[in-house]
This record gives sequence, C-alpha cells and structure tokens, in this order.
Amino acid sequence: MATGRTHRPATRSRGIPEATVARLPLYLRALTALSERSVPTVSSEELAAAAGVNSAKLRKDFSYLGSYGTRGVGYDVEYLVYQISRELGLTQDWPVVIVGIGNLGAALANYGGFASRGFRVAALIDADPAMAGKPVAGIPVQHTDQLETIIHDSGVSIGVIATPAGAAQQVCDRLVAAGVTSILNFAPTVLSVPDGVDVRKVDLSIELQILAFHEQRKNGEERDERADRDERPPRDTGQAVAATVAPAAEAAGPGANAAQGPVAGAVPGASPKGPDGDVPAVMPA
Amino acid sequence: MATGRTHRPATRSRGIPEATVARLPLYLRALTALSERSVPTVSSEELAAAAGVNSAKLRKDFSYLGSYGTRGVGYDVEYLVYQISRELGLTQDWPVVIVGIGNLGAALANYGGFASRGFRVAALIDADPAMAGKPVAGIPVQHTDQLETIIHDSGVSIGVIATPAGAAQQVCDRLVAAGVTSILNFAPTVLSVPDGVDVRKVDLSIELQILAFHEQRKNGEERDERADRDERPPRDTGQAVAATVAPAAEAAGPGANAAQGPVAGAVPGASPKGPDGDVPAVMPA
DNA sequence: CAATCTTTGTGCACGCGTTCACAAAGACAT
DNA sequence: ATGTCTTTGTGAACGCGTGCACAAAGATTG
Repeated sequence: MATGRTHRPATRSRGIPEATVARLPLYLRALTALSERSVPTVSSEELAAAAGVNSAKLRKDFSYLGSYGTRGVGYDVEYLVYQISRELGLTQDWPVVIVGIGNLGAALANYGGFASRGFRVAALIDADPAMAGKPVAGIPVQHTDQLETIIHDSGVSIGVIATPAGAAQQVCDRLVAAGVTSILNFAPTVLSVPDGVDVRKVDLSIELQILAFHEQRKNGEERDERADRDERPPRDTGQAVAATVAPAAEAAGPGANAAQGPVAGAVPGASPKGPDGDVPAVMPA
Repeated sequence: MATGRTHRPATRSRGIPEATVARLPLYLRALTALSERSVPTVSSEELAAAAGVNSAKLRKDFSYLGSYGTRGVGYDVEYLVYQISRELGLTQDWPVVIVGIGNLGAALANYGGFASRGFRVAALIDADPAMAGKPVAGIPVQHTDQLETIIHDSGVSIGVIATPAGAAQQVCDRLVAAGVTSILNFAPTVLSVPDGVDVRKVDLSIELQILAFHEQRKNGEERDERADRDERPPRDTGQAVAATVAPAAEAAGPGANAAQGPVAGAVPGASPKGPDGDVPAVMPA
C-alpha cells in the first residue's frame, strides 16, 4: 500500500502493534460490507479472505484488542465493527482541513470514503485568491490567510496537504503551529515536524516506481543488463543521464536541504523555501 | 506508507529486499533534487537526512545495489541517480492507462510526477459515454469498450484503477485478461488477481484512520475508555451501532470474493452487489 | 611515503512481525 | 450429560528489517 509510512520508530501505542493498527481499517471495511448484507457472524477464515490477509494474522490482530470471538462460531459482525471503530477512534467526529485545492485536493474533497467514517471536511484552503469563495464539493474554498483562524475555530487536529512540493513544508509549519498534530501528506517532499506530530505520506509516483521495478523483473531477464552493470561512468555523464531520467524539472524544492541536525533534525524553524508559486495542475513534482 | 502494500509474500526479487525497493524512489527523489542544484557528491549522512531515513539503513540499502560509493568522499550524485533509475526500471518508457476518470482519475492524469519518471499516460478510459472524447489533461477520454484494444495496441503493462469500488474487480479482470500485469488500485476493495500480477493499493481513508488512531491516543487518555471496555453487547445492537459508525453506506462490494485458491474461498455466493454508495460524485467510471 | 581523517560497507545482535500448530473453549447433537 | 465438532486464542519458532559499531578503504595533509 501506498506506502506511506513515516519514519517514526513504530511507537506501538499502548500494546497494539503498528502493523496491526494499519490492518484494522481493512478489517473494518470488510466487516462493514458484511454488516450491510446482514451477515450476523464470520469466522476468522472468511473475514481474512475478504480482507486479503492470513487468518492466523487476523486472529492475532484481534487478540490484541481483546477476546471478541466465540469459539466454534466466529465473530459477531456488528460487535466487531463497533469495537474496531472505537479502537480506531472513529466513534467520534474528526474535522479535517484540506490545503491545496488542485485536482487532487478537489478529488479528496469529493471523496466519499471520508464522511462515511467520521471524517468531516471542515474547510478547504488554497493559496490562489482566484479560488476563494468558489465552492468545491459544496464547500467554499477559503484563502490561506484564514488558515490559523479556521484551524482554531473548528478545532481541527488533522490536516491534509495536497499542495505542490514547494509549498508543502511551509503549509505544514503553519498547520502545526496552529495546533494540527496529524498530517496526511500528498506532496512529494519529506516534511520535518516536531515530536508529537504524526505524518503519513502518500506518494503516487513512488507506488508506480515500485510496480515498475517488479514489472521489469518479470519481462526483463533478457534485457540489456550486461554491459552497463558495473562500469565506472565518466564523472561528467551528469546532464545527459539526468535529462533521460527526468526531462522535466522536479524541483523538490530546497526544503530538503539536508544538513540540519546531526541525524533527524526536525527543525520547525524558519524555512526560506523560496519560490513555490505555481499551483496550476496537481503537484508538478 | 500509505500504505498500500499488497499481500504478496515479499518476493525479494533478486536479492534486493522489498523494504529496500520501497525506499529507492525516496532516495531517487532526494538525489534528483541534489542533481538540479548541481551538487556533485553526497555523504550517506546528508542523503539520509534529505530522504528522512537512517544513514546506516541507507548505506545497507545501497550495498544491495553494489559498491557505488567512495570512502572518505561519499556518493557521486549523477551516477547514483542513474544506477537507481536503472534498478527501478525507469530508464525505459512505461505506458500507463488510467481507468475511471472522475476527480481522482483526472488528478492522476494531470499529475506531473508520472511523466518526469518515465511513466507515460497512454490512455484514459471511462465507462461514462458522455465522457468519451472529452480531453482531460490533453488526452481524450475513451470508452471502456476500447479497453482491450488500447491495452493491446499500446503495449500497456501497468494499469491504474480509479473507479468506484463496485466496478474495480470487473475492470481489474479485464485489464489482466488484456495483458496488464501490474495494477495500482485506488478503489477501496481487495482485488483478486492471478499469480504473476502485482497489485499495489492506495486507500486514502485508511491513512486517515491510522492517523485518527494515533490522534486518539494523544489527546485521549481521559476519554470514555471505562464503561464500554469489555462489556458483552446485546446481540441486536447491530443497526444502531452501524448507523453511528457508518451513516452512509459504503458497500465495499462483495467483489472481494477471493475464492480462488483453497484458503481463500470467501463467500463465493452470488453477489447482487447492491448499492455501492461510496464515492458518489467522484469517479463515475 | 607515512600519518591522519573521513566515510563507506558490513558483521552482528536485537526486536518486530508472521506463521505454524495445537490446546482450550464453546456450540451442537445425541 | 456426554461426546463430537468447529473455531478461537496463543505459545513458540522463524525470518526479515533495523541499527550499532567497527574494520577497511580511500582521500588528504605534511
């Protein structure tokens, strides 16, 4: 799956392994489907198949939540839906703001999967003044100037960043400063955040690259893997190669100017950031 | 990671660990940024910071590719860009089709991160006849009827599914039958595919749910964690609870009837499919 | 050429996650 | 009640991934 994991050292918040937490939404979806079909109970085998995992893994996952099954019968669907929802915190309302209303931001705003799980789009924010007031998914877009006010007034603690890479860190800093403690980042940049803030990343091109790797392995044993295997290249091949790989500039932005702290260095501090400007299409990575 | 990992048993294609493969795109992005700033070399420490990982991990990752560094100096940026690109298979052109041109599909079509890494959008496909011919991102949308022809003529091996959940499995089957061997799935459904086909999943709401879990843990020790901890619920709480958790139907759809191998066999029964509710406005595939 | 300094590459240990396999628990039939 | 059958819950083994720590390698300086 989309990759998206952060570099946080797998906190294992309260006994439940991180890997298990990541699968709970999967189980919940399958269970919800069963619930709608009025299926009263499921065995671990059936549910595991529906969720696409191993049944032993599923049982172990559930064992971290408690003993919510009946031996010889299986799990009560409705009860399990409730327990998992509660464990994930979906029994409460989560106001969310989406920053960067390009194609992707608009798609997210329209995405039905949010509302159906307790996530409510509290506001849409964009830096383009021309967007201000325009309704997207029935919600008027507000200007970035309002960001702090919106966060504060709506009590938002989860922010979604769908801006171009160049603007992401800046937006992130403002969100965090305003009180947001969880961020879902769609911009192709590594965000630095202070401790206590969770970041999850979704990078569409990364997923494709991973697929390409496996794809290459499938058809690709007969390819040109011979000559260029271990040759020391001319030190000045630079431009040519770069042009081949990435003809269009990527401009991940100077934000990634490594060299900050010794290792991690999550510096919420200033970020000159330079030009980001463009918000034309979607994340011109 | 957004997650998005499939249930394939981590094939470790050719010695390179799956976890390492998943990080290579990360390194590549950071390196590309350095390349554009004309930085000749980087140390593992610097690059690791830019990519948001541990430096020891980075060095070990690179060691799987070969000895591409110079002790006392670091790594040649351009050379490393080339090596990683080649390893990922990005030195060749990958035609891609996107099926389901709703908000999300359109966002993907416009996404710049594809073209800049060797991925070329060969075609856009949608089931809505009204969409046919309409240009999105400069590419005319074609009707689903053309799917097989397009795949065949363009030699596409990677497909992106951005349809509603209810249509995903059907589209998937047709893609696979037409020769696609790698699928990036944005629909909230578990796809069943034959061996040899790779599936990676990106589920936006899953990422948010994971964030919600951690968010709950942060502010939430003083919450209502007492009373409803281990109570055996009335067996008929069903509807009420379901309504609370998921007011809008989601209907991940029975499409997930894995039922291929022996272990799978989940509810092979008929699938009236019913209302797929979720993702109404978006993705009218 | 020798000494020193920097940084890579990796052996090793540890912890997490996955999977197997089975005893315990309950349902159900007789 | 007793026995059988199904399915859970989990102890234990295994394998992968991560991070430490250091020797080896090369640059650099005197």
